[in-house]
Amino acid sequence: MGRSPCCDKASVKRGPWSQEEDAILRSFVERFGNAGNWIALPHKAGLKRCGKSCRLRWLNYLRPELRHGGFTDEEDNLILSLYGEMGSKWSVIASKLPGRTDNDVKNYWNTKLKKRYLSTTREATPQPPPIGGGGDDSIAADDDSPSQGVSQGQPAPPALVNLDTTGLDNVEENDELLHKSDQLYAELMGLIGQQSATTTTTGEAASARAAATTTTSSWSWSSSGTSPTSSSDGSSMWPVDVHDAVPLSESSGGASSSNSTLFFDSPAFGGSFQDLLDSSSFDDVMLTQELLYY
DNA sequence: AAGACAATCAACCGCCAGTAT
DNA sequence: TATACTGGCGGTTGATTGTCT
Repeated sequence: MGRSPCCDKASVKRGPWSQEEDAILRSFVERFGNAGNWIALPHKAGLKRCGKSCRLRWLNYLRPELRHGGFTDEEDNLILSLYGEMGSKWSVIASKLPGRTDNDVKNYWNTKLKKRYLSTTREATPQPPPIGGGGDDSIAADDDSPSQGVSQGQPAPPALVNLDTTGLDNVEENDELLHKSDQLYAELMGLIGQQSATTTTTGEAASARAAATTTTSSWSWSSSGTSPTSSSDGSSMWPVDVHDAVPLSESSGGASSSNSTLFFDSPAFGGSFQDLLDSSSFDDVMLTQELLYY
């Protein structure tokens, strides 16, 4: 009977995300997209979270293009106008607002705009008092459906302007991380140089590594000649079979025939992202993720 | 200063549609 | 064609924070 749950609720962590979890998820998704599917992602990334929770966290909070902070008057007007046209189609409305999520818009509506919307609609189309209402002005009791009167009572929204992202709160933090990533990449090149002197690698793999370029917030993948494609949810999808990159504990334990699993299976870097976090500083994790890149 | 209340927003829930098998 | 699985969505909850008394 009923629908089976998407994950075992007894074994997954719930509630607010920690910075460490965010770091793991952000790094993983920036590298691999959703690695095949969101349900499997937490296991591959070493997160004790439901896949749907990971997806939501990424979409609503971690995506780099997101804008946090107050809504502008232009955005207010656009939301009001669109709600009047289509009702609570939050994903559609959010798609018209760069950097905003449906959850953001929905929350903003419920906490701020709903009152303004209702007062506007009442001005445009006076409502009879509620039966036995006694003057209760509860929002929750109000009709939440869009009113045709709004389009008439609400002025046409001005053109959406000045929505650039230069004012993002986390720009400095991002820049710092990007800089750190570049530094780590330089270190990595040195390590690979040392490693290549002591380990056997194919000429092709070595040249691919040498040709690989560092990436930070955006994808660049020169070694394979392909680039990730953008999915509808804004995450990048890995062009190769990285979703086969399973933690060592899940693999057969032997040498992998796939480059994408090579470093998961490596004795030096085996295990999940969480394992790495448990045993390393965050800088080390970032460095290791660069290794996963090749 | 402390408790009550309101506001905010991240996160969860459950349903639905599309896709794969 | 039927079934299972996954992503996406809207509604709702609950913890936290802010404001008022």
